[in-house]
Amino acid sequence: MKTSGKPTRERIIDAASKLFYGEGIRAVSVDAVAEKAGLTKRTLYYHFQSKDELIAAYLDGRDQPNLGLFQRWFDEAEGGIDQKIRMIFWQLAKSARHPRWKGCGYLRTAAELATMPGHPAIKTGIAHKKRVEAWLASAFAAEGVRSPELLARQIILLLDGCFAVVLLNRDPSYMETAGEAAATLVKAALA
Amino acid sequence: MKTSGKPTRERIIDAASKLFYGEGIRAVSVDAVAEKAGLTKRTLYYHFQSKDELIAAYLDGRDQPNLGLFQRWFDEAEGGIDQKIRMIFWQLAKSARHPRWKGCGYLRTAAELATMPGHPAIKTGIAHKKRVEAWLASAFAAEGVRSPELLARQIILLLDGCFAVVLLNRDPSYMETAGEAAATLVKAALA
DNA sequence: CGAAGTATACTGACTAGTGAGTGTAATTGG
DNA sequence: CCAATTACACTCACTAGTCAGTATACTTCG
Repeated sequence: MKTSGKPTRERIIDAASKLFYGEGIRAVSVDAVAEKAGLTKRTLYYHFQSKDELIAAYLDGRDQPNLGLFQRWFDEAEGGIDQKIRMIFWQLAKSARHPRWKGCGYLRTAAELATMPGHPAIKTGIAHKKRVEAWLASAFAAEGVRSPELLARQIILLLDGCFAVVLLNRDPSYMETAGEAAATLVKAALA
Repeated sequence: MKTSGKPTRERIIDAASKLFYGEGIRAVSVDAVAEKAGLTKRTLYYHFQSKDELIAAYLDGRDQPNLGLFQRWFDEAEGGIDQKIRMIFWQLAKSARHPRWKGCGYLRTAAELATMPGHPAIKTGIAHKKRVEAWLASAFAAEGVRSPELLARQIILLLDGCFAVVLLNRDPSYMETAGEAAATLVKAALA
């Protein structure tokens, strides 16, 4: 009962992605994912060895799109590097106002799997954040920032900070505050 | 079989606190909490109407101690206000190096209950963060910072940011980076 | 050609266990 | 007496993962 042209494995990941992000990893059963994907649980287990493997695949699939979004927001912004960074936070605030927004999938997964630091999904999350950080560092280096790696780490902290804070209090204006803070740090690093 | 002088309700909250913080809310069963508290599940349900109520009580019990810790670290630090703020992050880094450290209980709970923004435990979490923020704002106001509320929000973002980041990557040095960023922001707000 | 074999994709029914929360009768201790 | 507590059986829903098998298409070889 293949309802789309996509390969089954991808359809499973798509279904898992929507459910895991929308409701949380522990809250979603393998049965629910299978049903959403329009196939049997047994078929799901034909493509994935375990739920843990499926969780890792879900996060893996969000790596490139998420980074790409940041890069697009940055590239398309007008003004100096502080303005470009600020724009990322503005766009984030816009996303966070969407009713289906539920924070950062990587951070929420890390919170749910806090007792399993070696879990494949956690490793995927660490790798993703490292990629974002490395991209920021290279952008700062291109602008002649004195310690681009340090500044990139600081921006990552504000980025993940606003994800965490807004997930709790549901007030996306904190993202704009984070953007101000980020711009301040960028300017301080340039001075 | 009362093993300590503490009232039963408190013993339940203590047990819940250890388990919920250590393993996560969804991962811990009511049976497990009852066993840890040394009493029957039936007795637990005599004191709490539901697991949700117990979760809220757990977070409620951490509010004052957590804030108190921050205040002590701040008060006992030497130097200007930027140094005092930095000290909070240094102390946080020290805690994060403890093997039982598992991030911020409020943020992890918010992540686990992302689909229930009105949950009593979430409300407790929001109130806690607001208290910390208000305390920071009053400390900044006393130092003549121009917009103490804004700076307090920025520091909160770095605080929760390093909780989130370090929960994921288990590298407490990010807390020291956050402390540097915080000190930079404080100095910028004083200039 | 055509029969046998094989790889891939898929399925419904099932196991064995866990979850929150309840009902109830009996017990303890101030 | 009364509030707190226990023992424990029980409901009902859910959960990760498995068993044994089917359908289809492609290959192999006599």
